Parts: sequence; C-alpha cells; structure tokens
Amino acid sequence: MDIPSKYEPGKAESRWYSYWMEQKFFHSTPDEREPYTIVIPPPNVTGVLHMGHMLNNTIQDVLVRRARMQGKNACWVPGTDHASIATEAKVVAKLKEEGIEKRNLTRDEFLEHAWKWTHKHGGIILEQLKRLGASCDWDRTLFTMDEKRYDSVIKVFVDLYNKGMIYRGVRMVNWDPQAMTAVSDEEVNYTDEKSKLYYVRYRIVGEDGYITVATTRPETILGDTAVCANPEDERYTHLKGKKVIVPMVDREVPFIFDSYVDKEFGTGCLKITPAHDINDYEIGIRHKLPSVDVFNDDGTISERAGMFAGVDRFVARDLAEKELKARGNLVKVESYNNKIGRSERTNAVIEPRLSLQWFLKMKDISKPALDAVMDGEIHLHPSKFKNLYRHWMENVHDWCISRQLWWGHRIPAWYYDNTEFVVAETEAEALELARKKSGNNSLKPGDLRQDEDVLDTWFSSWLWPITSFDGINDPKNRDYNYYYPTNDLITAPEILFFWVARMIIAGYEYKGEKPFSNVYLTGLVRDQQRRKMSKSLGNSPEPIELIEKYGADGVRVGMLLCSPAGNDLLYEDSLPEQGRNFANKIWNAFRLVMHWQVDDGISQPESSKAAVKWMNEALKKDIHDIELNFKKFRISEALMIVYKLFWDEFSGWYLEIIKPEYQKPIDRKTYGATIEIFENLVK
RNA sequence: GGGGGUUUAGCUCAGCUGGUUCAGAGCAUCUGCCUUACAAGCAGAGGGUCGGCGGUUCGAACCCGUCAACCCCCA
Repeated sequence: MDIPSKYEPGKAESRWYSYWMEQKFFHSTPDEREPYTIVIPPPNVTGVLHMGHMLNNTIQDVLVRRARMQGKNACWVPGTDHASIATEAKVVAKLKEEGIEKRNLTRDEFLEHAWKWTHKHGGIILEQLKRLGASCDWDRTLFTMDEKRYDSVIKVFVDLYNKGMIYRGVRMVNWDPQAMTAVSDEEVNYTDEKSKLYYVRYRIVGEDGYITVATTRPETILGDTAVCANPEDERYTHLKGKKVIVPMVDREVPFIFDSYVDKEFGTGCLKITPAHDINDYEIGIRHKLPSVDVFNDDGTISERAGMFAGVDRFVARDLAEKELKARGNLVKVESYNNKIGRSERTNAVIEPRLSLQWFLKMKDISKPALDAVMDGEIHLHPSKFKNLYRHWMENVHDWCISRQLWWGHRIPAWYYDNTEFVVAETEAEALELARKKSGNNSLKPGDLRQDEDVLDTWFSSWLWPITSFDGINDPKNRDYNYYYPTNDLITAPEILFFWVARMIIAGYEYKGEKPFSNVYLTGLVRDQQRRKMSKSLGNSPEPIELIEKYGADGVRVGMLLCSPAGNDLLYEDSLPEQGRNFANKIWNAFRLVMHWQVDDGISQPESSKAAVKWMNEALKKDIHDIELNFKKFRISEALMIVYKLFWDEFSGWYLEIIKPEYQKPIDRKTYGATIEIFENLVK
C-alpha cells in the first residue's frame, strides 16, 4: 500500500462530503432521542461567503457534530435572508446598468426582476457552506420570503396589530435619502466628520438688535419655527416673549426657553427645526411649535421651504451660506468636528425626518426577554454581554418596522379612504372588515388600496427559530414541538440587539418559551492592522481559495484555535497553515500505523504495555477537560487540548515508544490498542 | 455626554473563591538535525517589573483606590 506523505485535503474532503450527503447523515426527523437544534443565522440570500461566515458556521458545525456523536438527534437548519434594503439596492443598481429605472417599473415588474436575481444568486452561499463542510440538514433549507415564512410574518403582524401593539404614527425617523426609506436606529452609524459651524444672526422683532445662533446646517434655517436658549442663561432672559425673524424666509418665530440647550455650545442660542432634528422635535412638542418639512424624499429641498426647491441638500447648504452672506446674516464660519449619522446600507448621510410609519411598542413585549437573560434562562457567552443587553433592553424605543421598499413582506394594511384603514391577512378579509368598519357595504375590492411599504427585514428574522419549524402557521406540528426551543445560537455581537434580543422577545410572545438556551457571540474577523475585514477595504482573503489551498478542515482548525468567544480574530495565513499542518500530522500518524505488519506470534513488550496504559489515562483526562471546556463554550481551548494530545502525547511519545524496529512486525495486542486509541483521538 | 470592556512573552490569548501546576499555552524567533510516519517534521533554547502609581495583607497578575492607553455600545 502506498500512501503519499502529504495529506491532500481537497480530494478527501469532497469525497467524504458526498458520502455524508448520500447517506443523509445530516438529515433529522423527530424521534425518541434528545434533540439538539441550531438554526443558522441566515446569510443574505444574494451574498457570498466571507471570513465571518466561516468562523461562525465552523463553530456551529463543531457543536452539531459533537451533539450527533453524543447520540443526540442533531438538527442544523440552514436558510437565507431576503435582506430587504441590501438586495433591493443591488437589483436597482443592476437594472440601472441595463438602463432601467426603478421608478419606471410597476411594483410587480420590479419584484419579478428581484426574484430572478434571487434565484440566480440565491444558492451560491449555501453551496459555499457545503464546501466548508457544514453539516446542515439541507432538506430543510428555508428562505425568509418563501411561502410559509411569508405567511407567518403577515400573521404575526395582524396579530400584534389586533393586540394593540402595532400602531401607525408620525414620528421622527432616520431617513435614508438614497434608498428613500426609513431605517431603524440600529442601522445608523455615527462617525466624526469635519464640517463647518455657521454663526447666523436673526433680527429681533421690534428692536434694532440681533441674536446669533450657531448651526451646522444652515439649509434647515428654512424650516425654523423658533429660537431657543437655556432659561438660566442670563444673556438671553431679556428676550422673553419676544419674536425673531428667520433669515431668508423672513418668518416671525417665537424666542423660547428650554433647559435642553447647552449654554456652553456656540452662542448658547439654538435654532429650532422640529421637522429635522430629534431634539428639536421634542422641544417642538414641549412648546407646541409647528414644523416645516423642507426636504423631499430624495434629499432635495421641497417647495414648502420657500426657496432652493429641487436643489440637493448639500448644494443648498452652500447656497444658503452665500445667501446669508449676501443678506448680511452670516457672522462667521468655523471648522467643526461633529458626529454624522450614515446609513449602514448606502452610506448616505441620514436625515432625521418626520414621517408616517408603522411601529411596534417594545416596552411590555420585551420584559420577559430581559428577565430571561438576567435570570440565567438564557446564557450569553461570554457573559460580559449581559450588562450590555440589560442596558439596551431597559432603554428600548418603539421599533419602526416599515420600510419604503418593495422587496420584502408587504404590510397587510388596506386603506379604504385617505386615512382609514384595516389590517387583515388577505384582501378578502380586509374588504369584509372595511365594510364593517366604514358601515359602507358597497365597498368593492377596487376601493381598497394596500399599504405600499414592506416590513423591516428583522421583522421576519426575529421569528426565525419559530418559523424554521412552521410554528406560527401550525403551532401543533411535530417538528416545532420537538425541536423548539433550540439549543444554541451562534452569531456576531453586532446583531445582539438587531436580532438576538428580538428573537427572544418573539419566542416568549409566540411560544411562551425561550428560543434557545445559549447564545455564543463570536468575534469579528480582522486583519493584522485590526481593521474589520470587508469587501470594500479589499483586505479579506477569498474563503474558497483558502479552502483550496489549505483544506476546509485546515482553515477551520486554524480559525478555531485562536478565537475564544467574543474575542476578535486577527487573521493571517499562518492560521490555516497551522490547521493544515495538523491535518497532515494526523495523516502521517495514520500512515505509520497502517504500514505495520501484525504478527500474532510475538508477545507485547512491557514498554508497550505501559505506554498503552499511560496513553489511555492521558486520553481519559483530556476528554474530561474537553467536556468541561465545551460546557463553558470554550471551543478554542477544547480544540487546543485535542491538538496537543495528538501532537505531543500521541505522536511524540506514544508512537515512538511502541514503534517496532524497522521492518519488524508488531504484536497484536499493542496494535489493537493503538487502533482503538487512534479512533478515540480522531473523534 | 452616559454605559460597558480590555491592558500578562514579538503576536493571539489562558490564568476560577489572593498561597506548590504562578508566571503559562499556541504561533513566531534562534540553534542543531533531510534520523525509514511526518522538513507541513524532530531535538533543544531564549524571551515577561503581569499598563503606571498607591493601598489592604504574613503574602497580590488576582482585592481596593487612582492615573493612563485602547476598544465597543448608546445619545
């Protein structure tokens, strides 16, 4: 028998994987065994595998395979996420390349393009996961917008609406003018950026004087409805009850006092634009100020502003500067660093904006989810995230769940006149409800108009552990009652709130039970300069190429060895190299043992006998330690024990001791024991 | 501005309720070896005021205070 001295992972891995698939080793159906369940954090349907996925899914694979070896009925449910904004943006961009503008398409036409795109790219990432060796139950593959998942989301929306937990209202939202949709608070990233601070003077009505206001956004002056100072600021107390004139539009607005204003900042005097700043909005409510929305959906200035109509907001800023200067209202301009909110999806500067949206009340519904983590019903690993979780859950805001997009679950609300609407699962039910509610029995289907907006993507993924087993449509079904609650959830800390917290909330609301017992938060994969690996930076290696070069197991062992829970992983090529070397080490140990001839005639030397005993003890001790580490979700450490056990104890000492002289046979007893040890090790 | 976290070898990190596994592991480095399983290997070696300062204690990487640096989240 000739075995090459170098392990060739490519061949072995693909052969084993097809064998596993053919034998349906990963498939699970409910039986009398204890279940072990993981639902995959669904990757973006049109995405491709990146380093984070590799780390994340490797950990899941380890846990699932371990459960399987422990005799549990292990089920790992794969699937993909429709990723509303991201996918829609990609489709829009692709259509644009073909010379098609989204606004020239009907909703249905656009969705047809989007589905085509999804079908074309949707399978890629799942195939890549197979290359990685992920032992998912592929027969259960799901999509957040397949029929059952879609229906579940609609049902839940209707249910929450009927319980009075979903409402429609005008609120300040984060508006992304490029995607032309509202985004949630969590989808806004704040960065320090250089900007200018403009000092602008406003004439005081009935006096000769001016007051000066500092602002970073002179274009919003058009929407000012007050000027405000701190009530304790003596510089301005004499202006009580006075009015001032807004420059450019010459509107008379009151001078008011509110303790929100920081005396130290700028001139201590703040212009109030309730339509375009969250704090101004709140001050506006307190002082019953009107609000003037000066922007259009795409970030250009609207007719309502009174000037610069149709001009982009950043161009308008420069125009406003010139205009103010020309009118003698501009006192000075300073350079200034301030925090700018940008959309996570499009990187466009977020515009705080008043808008009519759908919201989910979070306060009551999130209570059980807070308790579950605090009481240890659900464990976060590492536990340092507990405090963070509590802080967030105690300060939840209502969740803006509507998005001005087409790709997603369309809000099941039907309007039968401009403001009146009903919420129902189907149009037929809606019609019936509308007739009842309006008292107008002659309403026809054509009189109903469905809400144009879709739901936030997280409004489907927060149900994922439930809908994976169709628990909303059919709560009595066998899978749901067998697999739920799932055991462990593996994900990145950045979506602890986006997703994890909300899944816990949904779990208690719809099943009265936690969705999982353990949450393992992985670190981020970064490069040597600690930069997050990303496509745009181009600092990420291509995962599939790595697999080809080092073998999937090599890459996986390498990554796992140095990524304790919650710690970032600084990637370099030496990692998969180490993994590959380990695979090679195993290969060669196997090769050595396979070459031995067995002779029943010779007896076992004392040295071998002792070695077998010693090796088995070492093995027993390490298995015990490995168990302990798994219990604490210290997977890196567990793997390191295996690594050292195999490399040092087994290969370094044991094999050297029992190794017979060159070309001499080995005794039966030692051989048998060795094979047994080997098999235990490989597990 | 509020909260959380981190700081131990060149790098990534262990180190539990203070005391014989307390200064550790892997990788990297250096030296010597192509020795019949493996050079993707083997044998050996070096390397740290445990962020700074102060305190508690018979005793501190570990507890307390303080300062510093870095990271994350929220406004």
